[in-house]
Amino acid sequence: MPELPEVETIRSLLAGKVRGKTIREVVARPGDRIFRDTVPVARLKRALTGRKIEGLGRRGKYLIFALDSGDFLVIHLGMTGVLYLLQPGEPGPDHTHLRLALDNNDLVFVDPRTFGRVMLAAPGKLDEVPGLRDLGPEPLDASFNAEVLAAGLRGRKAPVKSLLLSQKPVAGLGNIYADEACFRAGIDPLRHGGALEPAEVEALCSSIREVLAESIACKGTTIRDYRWDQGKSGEFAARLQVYGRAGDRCPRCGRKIERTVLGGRSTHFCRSCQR
DNA sequence: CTTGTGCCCTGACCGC
DNA sequence: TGCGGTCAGGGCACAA
Repeated sequence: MPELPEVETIRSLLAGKVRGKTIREVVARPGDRIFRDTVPVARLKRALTGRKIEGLGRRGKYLIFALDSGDFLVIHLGMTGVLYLLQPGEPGPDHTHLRLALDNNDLVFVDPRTFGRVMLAAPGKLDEVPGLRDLGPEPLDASFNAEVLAAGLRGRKAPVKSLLLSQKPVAGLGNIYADEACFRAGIDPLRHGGALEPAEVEALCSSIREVLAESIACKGTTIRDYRWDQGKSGEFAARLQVYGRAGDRCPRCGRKIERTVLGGRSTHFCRSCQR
C-alpha cells in the first residue's frame, strides 16, 4: 500500500504523538510472520518494554523508531500495513500484529497480508537491517541529483521502471510514483535504464522529486484503503496522470493511456508522450 | 553481478 | 448467494 509519501505522512502524523512516550507493554504473538527472519518476540519484548521513544524517522519506505536504549525499532508496512493509535483497551481490528501500550494510548500495527516486517537494530547496526543496507539515496535529500541517479542507472539493461522499483538507484518509489515519474519525465518505462541520455536522467530526477513532494503535500494517495489518520484520505489520487487510468485520455496529448505488465506489476503510460 | 519469475498472503470486485 | 478468476501503494529467494 504505502510508498514514500504515504510512509512520510504517517511518520509526520505519529512523530509528535509518540516522541517522549514510554513503551509500557508489548503485545505480540510468537512466531508471527511479521517477525520472520528478524527478531524473536521474547527478545523484542525485552528490548522495548520500559524504553522511551526519542524520535520517529524514515528511510525510503522504512519507519525507524529511535529508543533511549540506542536500539531502533524498524517497521516496513509492506503492501497493506497501517500504523495508528488506539485508546487504551480499545480492541484492535483483525490482523493486529503488534500493540505497544504507551503512556496515553496504544500504537498498533495492522497488516492483513503480512507482507510487512517488524525488525530490531542494535545501536550503530541500522545498516544490518534487511533492506536498509542496500537502499539507494533518499530522493528528497539535497544530495540526490541527476549525477547520482545517472550513476545508479549506468550500464544497466533492465527497464528503467524496474530499476526504480528496486530501491537502488533511488529509494522510496513504488508502483504508483514510478509510473507517474516516468510520465512526467516523458520516458517510456520499458527503456533500458543505462540508455537514458543525460537530459532524460535530469528530467527523471526532477520528476521524481516533484511528484513525491507534491504527494506529501497532499498527504499521499488513497485509492483503496490507505488512510493517514483514521478515515482521512490522501488527496493525491485526483492528481494521478497515468496510474490506474488505462483507457482514459492522456492529459498532455489526448491519446489513450495504455496498461502493460512489467515484472508482474501493472504499468501505465502514454505511448506518444513517453519515449 | 544482473535480470526475470514466482511466490508470500488476505480481501475486494466482477462475471457467471 | 456462491464460486472462481483477477487484481492489489512490496520485496525476497531463486534460477539462468
